[in-house]
Amino acid sequence: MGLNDTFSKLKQQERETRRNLILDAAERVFAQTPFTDVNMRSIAKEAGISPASIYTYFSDQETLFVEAYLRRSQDVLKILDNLIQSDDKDLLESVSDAYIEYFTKHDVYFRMMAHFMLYAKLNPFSLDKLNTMERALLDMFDKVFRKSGFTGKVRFHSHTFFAALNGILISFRKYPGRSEKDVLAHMKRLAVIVTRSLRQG
Amino acid sequence: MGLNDTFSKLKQQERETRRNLILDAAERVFAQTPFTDVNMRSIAKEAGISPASIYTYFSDQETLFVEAYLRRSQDVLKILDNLIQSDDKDLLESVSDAYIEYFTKHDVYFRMMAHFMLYAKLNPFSLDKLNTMERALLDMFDKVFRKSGFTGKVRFHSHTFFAALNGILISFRKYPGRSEKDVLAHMKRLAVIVTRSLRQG
DNA sequence: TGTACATCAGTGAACGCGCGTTCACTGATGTAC
DNA sequence: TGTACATCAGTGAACGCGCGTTCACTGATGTAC
Repeated sequence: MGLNDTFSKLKQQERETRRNLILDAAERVFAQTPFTDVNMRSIAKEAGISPASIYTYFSDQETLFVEAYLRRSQDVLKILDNLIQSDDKDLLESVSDAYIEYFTKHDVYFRMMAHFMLYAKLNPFSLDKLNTMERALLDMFDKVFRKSGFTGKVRFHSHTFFAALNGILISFRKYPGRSEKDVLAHMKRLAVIVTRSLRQG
Repeated sequence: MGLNDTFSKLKQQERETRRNLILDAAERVFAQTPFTDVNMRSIAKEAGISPASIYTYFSDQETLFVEAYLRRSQDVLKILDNLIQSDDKDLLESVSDAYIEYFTKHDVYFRMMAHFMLYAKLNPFSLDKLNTMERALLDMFDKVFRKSGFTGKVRFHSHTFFAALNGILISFRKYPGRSEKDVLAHMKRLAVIVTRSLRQG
């Protein structure tokens, strides 16, 4: 039984490794292709396996997409955590800058997030994972506000902040007739208006 | 030639009427069906014509969708204009309430707007129309801010306001495990935080 | 008033394509004796 | 060491469906003479 345990553990690990290889491939495809054009065949091709094989590791497309999104979204949490650990003199603004910058650079992930928010007919399991992730992000924002001297019901501010940043991204990501650089600058400026306003509120 | 003119004018009008009948049908379908499930067949069925006929009046699906969206979005402009005309003592908050309420009640139109913002591979003609509409809305917001005593570069505030409201809608429309009423109240509360903050900024 | 012709909205059926997913099968690896 | 059997990841090809759009055709209405 000790042996069996070890074997099954190894097998479990291998399985995990292969899942991750597929997620890696998905990530690479996401980076090159508009979200709506990503499909199982292209991910399989990128991973060097047949489309059918994906289904050994993921029950369906939705699960695969959600996991790919969740895995990557840990990055945002890490970036924010680092900012919180540092002794930034304008933490709130740095956080908003970082958020805007991250999702501008990784546009697909913003689109995935927005997609889940808009079209979510997700199965309960995926939905739960996404909500957990969202809560983790809001917890981070809570910490940011606390560290910035806010007291009391910080959560409302986190919600507002989160919503405003998402809104800025969705509304102005594709500003007609402006360079990527200008758009980024504009969005950061709008985010600053929000953060300044909140700070005074 | 006088006669020809009259005839062709009449024909033009008839054509316009039929276009509108199709848009009416589309609107009814949009009201009952999740945006992603709406298709040309269902709109045709609702209008009582064959799918092929739609193409006599609209070059393609995208054009039809954009026009349906734009026609309806005049409502928002009207609502805002009425508010501006009235002597509301807290205009800014009334406007934000009305915006949130409208797009909660007409969820499909919010999803369409978000869809165009996210996935827009639109033809230049449609894109231009959408941008014009967005500018009209921002102009309204400008008026609101001016009437609320703001001076100077009001446009930045309009952008921020617009983005924040959209962000609140996209982020919290489907708040897990809350009633529609509670969600609406929550979103309005968040919108208030934004407006208050802006007012002080 | 009648006839031949033109115009054009409207249609049913089909085209064509993309894509998620399944299925019957293969082949390598491990297990039992 | 060898043989028969079990397991299971992996596969190519096909299934099935949805959907935007097109096509060849119809039938009503208008026009010319």
